[in-house]
Amino acid sequence: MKRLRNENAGLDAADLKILRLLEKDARTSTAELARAVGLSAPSVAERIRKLQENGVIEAYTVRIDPAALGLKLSAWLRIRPVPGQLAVVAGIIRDLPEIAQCDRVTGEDCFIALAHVGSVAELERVIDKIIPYAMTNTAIIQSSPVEPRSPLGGLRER
Amino acid sequence: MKRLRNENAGLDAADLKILRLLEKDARTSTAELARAVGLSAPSVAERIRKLQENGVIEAYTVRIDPAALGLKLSAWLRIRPVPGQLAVVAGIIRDLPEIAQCDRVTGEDCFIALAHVGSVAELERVIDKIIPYAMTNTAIIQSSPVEPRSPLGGLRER
DNA sequence: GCTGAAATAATAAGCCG
DNA sequence: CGGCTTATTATTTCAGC
Repeated sequence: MKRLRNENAGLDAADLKILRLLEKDARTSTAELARAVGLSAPSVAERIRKLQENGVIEAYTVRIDPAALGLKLSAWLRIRPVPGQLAVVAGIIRDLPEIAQCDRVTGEDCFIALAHVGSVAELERVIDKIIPYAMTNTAIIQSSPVEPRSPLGGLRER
Repeated sequence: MKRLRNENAGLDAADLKILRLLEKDARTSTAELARAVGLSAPSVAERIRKLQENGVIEAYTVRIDPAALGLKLSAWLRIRPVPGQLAVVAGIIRDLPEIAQCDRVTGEDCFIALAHVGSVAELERVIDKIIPYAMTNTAIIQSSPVEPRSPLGGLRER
């Protein structure tokens, strides 16, 4: 396997392959990973331990389909707080359990947030919590041309 | 444990607890999950099997920190294709490995996409692929007031 | 990083309410 | 049908090299 260590943030080709396989199925056994990269199982386990230690692997998690839970309506909210209310709005967003993720961004919109709800009425309830302190723009998700996929794609081969 | 089955999409309180624990750490052993919900390990395994079967659990995956890979720049792109080019733009987005997710949405922006890149130059390269066929608006992520969290939050207690 | 042994965990079979 | 216990198989972890 080609030597690439100390490029791509200190990860070699085996590390990248392990990451890609774990992204596809986090329950892949170390034995199977070992076979895929041509190392022994304990070596793979040690590499995974280090990937966690240096923060590359943040967590092992399950992807849950909101629609299967009855949350059939998802929406992106762009949120522009009125002057002086940014921290208040951030607090409100954090306290809304329907918000599954929220980033602070540059540009005229300060926040972009994802909400999963069961109905338009619930979406209205979410927006009404925010709207006293911010201008909002809501875009309902119709489909997902790119389902959440690996950030590894951003790595340029060097 | 209170009986809630056939509410919340057929999930009872034990199922929800299992899901919440797996979201926090997908490697939690069935024995530990069993202890948490007051069932035996095989019963928990059977519930998990059914949660996968009916699509609630879509996948087991690892969360990877793009910054730890050297992808220190992330941005939300709002993309409005010029008339007639929507399918072309969707194809281009799918083929850009730097795009980690993309939703089609209602409103004047047709797509909202997340990019992870190593530099402003790489971001420019991504935008330049799209811009012949669409108007774009780029918002750099500064921080994340709400790190990706459970869609279970959207469930109303009934 | 490897091998081989010990400890853990997942899975399967058979049984009960 | 959903759950429990026991037995078997697979996987992870730990020593020593």
